[in-house]
Amino acid sequence: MTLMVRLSDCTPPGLAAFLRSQKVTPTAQRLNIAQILFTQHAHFSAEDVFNEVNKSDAVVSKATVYNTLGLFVERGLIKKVLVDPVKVFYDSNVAPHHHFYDLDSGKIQDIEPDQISLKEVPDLPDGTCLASVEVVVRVRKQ
Amino acid sequence: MTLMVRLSDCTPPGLAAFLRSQKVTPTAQRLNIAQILFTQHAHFSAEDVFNEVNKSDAVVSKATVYNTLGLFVERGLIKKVLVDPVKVFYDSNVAPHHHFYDLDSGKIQDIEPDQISLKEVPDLPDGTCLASVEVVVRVRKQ
DNA sequence: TTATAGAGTTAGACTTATTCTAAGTCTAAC
DNA sequence: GTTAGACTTAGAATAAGTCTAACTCTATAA
Ligand SMILES: [Mn+2]
Ligand SMILES: [Mn+2]
Ligand SMILES: [Zn+2]
Ligand SMILES: [Zn+2]
Repeated sequence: MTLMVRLSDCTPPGLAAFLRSQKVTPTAQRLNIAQILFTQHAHFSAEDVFNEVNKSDAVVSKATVYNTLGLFVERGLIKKVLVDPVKVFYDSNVAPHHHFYDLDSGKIQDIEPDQISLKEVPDLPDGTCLASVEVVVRVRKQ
Repeated sequence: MTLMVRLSDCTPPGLAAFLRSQKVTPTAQRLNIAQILFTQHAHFSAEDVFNEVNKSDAVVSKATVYNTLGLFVERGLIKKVLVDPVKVFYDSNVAPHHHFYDLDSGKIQDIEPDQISLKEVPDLPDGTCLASVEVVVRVRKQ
């Protein structure tokens, strides 16, 4: 799923098939949002997605942006990234990896998992199973 | 700084001296908040602190809770912990360490830094310096 | 001591990310 | 084609956190 089409182009046929394969009905709104998310690897706030999707002729409501982002997270198509205290980012790279977070600019950057070797995960609390291991490397100017 | 006094007891003399040593004027409100934060290691939301501090006779406003938590973070006396998408937690353990976050219960647990050996930090983005490296191990029931 | 400048506190208004509601629209199965 | 239920929507609601402007306290100087 790396299509690299422009928003102005017509919907790539693969995208609807992809959503269907994930048991997601490919509505016009979801296709617009999916196109933004799945044709580039980046970290988007809900507002970013809302602005991007409404830049072209398409109009998608705020509620649908949140609904769709929530659905895609549920289906494992994107991941939430919690690095900023005021908003969630959504990551279209669902492979395990880590992040730099620039405290000054608010910019997020991927760290490939082989760049930070976690020797071992500690014993999990009783009655729990692992969901994810994520490293945030916070950096500052200078 | 591990005093383990109860809120109902009178202010431990060491606490005011401690705040003064950190260039923080020890007002009544700050002492009440400090007592909650510094006499136990735990992870508190602003609301937790507000509720705790107002359980006893003391009354501290929401604004002062936020002001004081912000001041203490600035002075390095506590740390923000970002694991939950809807609120910030404050950690009175400022030594480098990591966290378990239970997605079902919302509970945070410390992981000692020697329990997760990060072999190396990757090359930082140009023009930046390291602020912190934090690992969140998310777990689920079962 | 007392006066005073400025630091700290406060109620409540405000902001803003996110969720909810309830009414309308679309999709897909029959 | 009908229809049930899935989807979308505007706008109201929620909730964490910030701001404002008036009041109170602290600490220093006289
Ligand atoms: Mn917040
Ligand atoms: Mn939020
Ligand atoms: Zn990423
Ligand atoms: Zn901790």
